[in-house]
Amino acid sequence: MRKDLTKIQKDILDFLIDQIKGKGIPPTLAEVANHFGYRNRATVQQHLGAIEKKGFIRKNPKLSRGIELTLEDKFFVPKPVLGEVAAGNPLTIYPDAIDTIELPTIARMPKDSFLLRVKGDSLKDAYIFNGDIVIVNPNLEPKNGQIVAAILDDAAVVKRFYKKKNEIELVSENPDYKPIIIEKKQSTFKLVGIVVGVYRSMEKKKAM
Amino acid sequence: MRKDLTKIQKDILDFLIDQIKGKGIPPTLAEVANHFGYRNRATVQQHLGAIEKKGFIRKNPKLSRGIELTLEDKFFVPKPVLGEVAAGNPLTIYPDAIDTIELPTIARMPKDSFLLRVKGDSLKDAYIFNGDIVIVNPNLEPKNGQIVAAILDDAAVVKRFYKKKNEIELVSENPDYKPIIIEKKQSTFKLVGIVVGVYRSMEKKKAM
DNA sequence: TAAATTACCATACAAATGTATGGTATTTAT
DNA sequence: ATAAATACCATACATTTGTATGGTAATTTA
Repeated sequence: MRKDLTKIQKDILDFLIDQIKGKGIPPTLAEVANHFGYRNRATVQQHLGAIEKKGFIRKNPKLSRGIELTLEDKFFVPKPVLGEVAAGNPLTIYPDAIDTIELPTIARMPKDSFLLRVKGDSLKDAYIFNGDIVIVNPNLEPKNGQIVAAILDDAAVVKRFYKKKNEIELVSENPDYKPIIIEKKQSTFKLVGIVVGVYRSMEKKKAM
Repeated sequence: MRKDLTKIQKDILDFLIDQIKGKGIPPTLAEVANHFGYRNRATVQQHLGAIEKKGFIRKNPKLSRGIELTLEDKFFVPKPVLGEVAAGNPLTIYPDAIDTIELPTIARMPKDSFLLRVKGDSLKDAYIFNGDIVIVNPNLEPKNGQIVAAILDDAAVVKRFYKKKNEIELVSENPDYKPIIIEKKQSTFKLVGIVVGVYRSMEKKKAM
């Protein structure tokens, strides 16, 4: 029952998704018109009508910004995974997104937060496993015992953080891995952020 | 610099958060007024002004539904946890939310999906542990091998789902627990939904 | 070839929306 | 005791917003 969208309709739908998922609130007709350079809202109005008729959105009549997405099979929102992070030994972090993972639409992602896929098993005693996605918030100050993501010699690690008098200790939960000790102000060390959550999709993706 | 909110201001802010995080779009002044029984928008207008002055929200002037949250430390959104679910043996499911968990603002939660807290360790080989929050989507058809939430005799379980010729088998990953076998059309069995994700907060909450 | 769809334009209008201003009564702070 | 903040009310107004209607031209479908 869901017919194909034209190129322009697809562009408009993409803009809607981008605004709704990214900015948080659906745009008004005027905002869409403005974005695409239309000189009046009626054009947008008609495109939205077409997109709605094809089943991709639902409009709440009379309601401002009342556009809803009906993409039930699009429950999951692609988010870029910025790199892979070693729970065991450091791994290279990639300059661009290495992958996108589909995250469940739970709420909105904290601004500036990002995702890293964990490789290795050094955090398995903290129930973080190979392939899990960690959500990293770069805007929080780490407290002792928290799990942090950090860059060490151009590689990234996920470990438990302990600040001592003259050094910082990064500890694996797994006793197979020795703690990494960083003397303060060591240039190769950069704290990336605090791991605020772990997410694991049940969908079996390609093996890692 | 962030002063305390009054009771009413707090209520209004809670409503804003609820709408923005839950429903997806910020309310208009009229909608807030309507929700609290105010007879005009000016009252809301003044409350929002006060809340903004105290630093909890930011208003985009002239923009409809232009309320933004500035709660940078409120990255996490309270979501009701509908019950506890046994990965091992069935546990009582609660009629109302037993708790709220703060979920990271990753995206929006799928409509009609809900959260259950897992108790027990029967799924530990699937890397789901005691205390984890599972995201359950009730709108999907289960496929063999998927992890589902189901109600059995007024209790809820989370298990792997296998449909056979004349029965349904609910299997624990943990060999300590025997598979539960349900004959088709058995009245005490009701499939609740499919576990589409697992979330675990890093924040140490009260022990369970 | 005729009909439908697509992709724009313009104008019009009622309702919704944010905002401003002024008023009253109560509570809280100085 | 006086001033400030709080918590409502009412009215007014310019914009914004969604919607309706009608028109033109190009493209696609029947």
